Amino acid sequence: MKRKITLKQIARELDVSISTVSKALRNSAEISADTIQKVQAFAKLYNYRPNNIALSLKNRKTNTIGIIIPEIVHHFFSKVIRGVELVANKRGYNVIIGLSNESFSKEVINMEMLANGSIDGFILSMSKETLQQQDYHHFNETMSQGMPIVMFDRVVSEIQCDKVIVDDFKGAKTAVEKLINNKCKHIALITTKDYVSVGKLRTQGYLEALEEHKITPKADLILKVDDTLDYEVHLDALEAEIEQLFKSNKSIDGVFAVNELYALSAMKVARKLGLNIPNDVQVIGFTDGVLSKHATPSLTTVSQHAQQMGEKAADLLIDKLESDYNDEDEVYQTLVIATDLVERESTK
Amino acid sequence: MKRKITLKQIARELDVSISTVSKALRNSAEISADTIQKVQAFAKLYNYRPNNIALSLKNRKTNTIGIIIPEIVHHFFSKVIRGVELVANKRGYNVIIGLSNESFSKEVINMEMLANGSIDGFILSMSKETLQQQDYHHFNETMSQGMPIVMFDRVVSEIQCDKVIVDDFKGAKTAVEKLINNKCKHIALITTKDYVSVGKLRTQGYLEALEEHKITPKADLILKVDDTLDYEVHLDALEAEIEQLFKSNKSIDGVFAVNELYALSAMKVARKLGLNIPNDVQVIGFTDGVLSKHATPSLTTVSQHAQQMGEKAADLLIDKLESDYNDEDEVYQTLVIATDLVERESTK
DNA sequence: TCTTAACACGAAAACGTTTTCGTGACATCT
DNA sequence: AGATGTCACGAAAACGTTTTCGTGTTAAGA
Repeated sequence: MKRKITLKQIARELDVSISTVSKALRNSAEISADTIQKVQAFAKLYNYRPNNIALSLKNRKTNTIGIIIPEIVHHFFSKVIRGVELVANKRGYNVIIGLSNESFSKEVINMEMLANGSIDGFILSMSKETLQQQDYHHFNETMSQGMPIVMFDRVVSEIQCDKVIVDDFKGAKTAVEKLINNKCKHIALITTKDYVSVGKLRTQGYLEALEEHKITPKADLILKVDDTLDYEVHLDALEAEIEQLFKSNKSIDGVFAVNELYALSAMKVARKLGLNIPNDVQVIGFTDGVLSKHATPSLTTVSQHAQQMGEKAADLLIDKLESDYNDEDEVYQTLVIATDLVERESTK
Repeated sequence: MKRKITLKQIARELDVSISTVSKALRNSAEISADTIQKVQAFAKLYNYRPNNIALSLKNRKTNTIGIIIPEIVHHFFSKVIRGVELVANKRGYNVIIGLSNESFSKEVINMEMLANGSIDGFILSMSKETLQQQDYHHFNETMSQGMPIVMFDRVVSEIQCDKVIVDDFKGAKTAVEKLINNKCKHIALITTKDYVSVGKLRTQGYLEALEEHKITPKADLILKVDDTLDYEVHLDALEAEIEQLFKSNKSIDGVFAVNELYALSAMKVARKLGLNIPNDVQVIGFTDGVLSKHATPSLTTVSQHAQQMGEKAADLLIDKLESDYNDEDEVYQTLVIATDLVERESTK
């Protein structure tokens, strides 16, 4: 097994200097045609490739971006990664991935592990625990060291950086309006606790839609699920909560859920209680997942365009990295991506 | 905005040499207690962290592994990544990710982009196009340059390297035996073309189970789907093929499908044709996906333990990287992970 | 007082690049 | 013949580390 060949080895072999080899490979005018030919032939023969690490050190640029997400076995986040990887690759960047598992400390550790020169910038979505604790020091420290951050989806106004978000408020409002137009009179909301920024915004969209149509929101119809637990595991607990919601509000004829799991669970519970979807209850979920498409009945959704978010975030970050950044006059953008209502069988 | 601080800056500031700073930070016995104290205090104040790129260059070790997969918006692969990231992080490694999108050329490009020193080794699953073209030169070239590869799931015997696979043959056989024991007499198989290694093995498991129970396999009952298309998009085409299968074989009372999409589509078509699951037709899928769990009826599956595969693959790779590898006496392992039959509603 | 040892530190090399600058060998011009 | 210019190449610095080795100062031992 031979190691990768280096400039030094080529130089020694051909009895020229390292600089000559380097220049010859880059077709420098300083080098004679003979030498260029000789060096390039040798390099090709031995499949020479410049060592990336050495280049990174020299150029103080790794051409690598880090992406930190709370969870990867998740359609939204994996689609975002796909988008990031797509444009990163197109623009000559590698992608290092870190998972926080919704944990604050893992988020911090992950960032510290990368912020020591391994990458040029971050793309990230905050963990729930971070949102809850409202401790953002690691973001600010990273940025103060000159490493740019682009946040997506789960963002927070306290942090000054570029952001890519979906129009949670409007998406939710449109969805609820759809239910209202479909003659739903008693629309329930299944959402997260308020510290989850996107959950809060979607809740506000729900309220706004109701108010605009002169419907008084009823606290009974709003279920704020405590999702500090891993809900995939505690499915039964979730379903029990939803069942309780239905049982104490028999008049419910529409449900807006802020994520796929809540929506599907609502459908499951409704069916269990003998309700027909969409005739007795119509359901809409705020999700990009595949479950919606394959469920029976299939679920009407507010699409988040996850991949597009990833692409935009990557473009934003790389643009910033490649602008001869004027350091000081920092001006941060927030890109808002419009949602789409994807109508399927769970609504009329 | 201040850049990250370096040894050189600390040295200049404290009026000592770079070596002294370096040694002081590592508590070298060569350095006086006074100096150590002074340097460490300063370093802490300015939040000094050694530059990883410089370390990588010096040590000729990046502590980064690359993972190349055909698709990321996919439960199996994203679970594998989670496993890889888990042990990689635990053992102090970063993970760079590359997506081939089932394309040979993207797989090659991705590998070349990383094999120039950016990583210490690969974990990968081959793209379908690579399997089809049987062109493995990029794997062999990479390995001949001393960069280890661990392959998982989609492997091929022609390549000599460490591998982590699931017991496709036995898993399929067990599943089909389950159907046989459940009194199915006419068991259909929905599988891929044979060039997909795992599809072929699962097909063989199906055949073996039938033969051991003295059932003669019927070619009519075997549907080999051409999945060069992106099937998520061409769902209708897939369903049409399956519908054809059912219509020309009305006696079908059991279906074994080699992946989640095929299994779910089979259920959908069966329902459409007025068949009850599991009373008229029982279905089992070879998958780790979530759809199975949330489908109605939920799908009985052969579980692949994706996360475990990722963990094992990462351990295998890192073990090799950290063994003072004796280069020549290469001995490659193949880890086989047992499957589990997860019984749900689609079987009796 | 001279030798030796311990101590505390600095110089320099190495990892693999790219690039700036310097220089010796020629050729050309006056 | 002397001045000038071009050509083709090499030396060295720089990126940020770690580590080996050398060295000046001081203290201890004979």
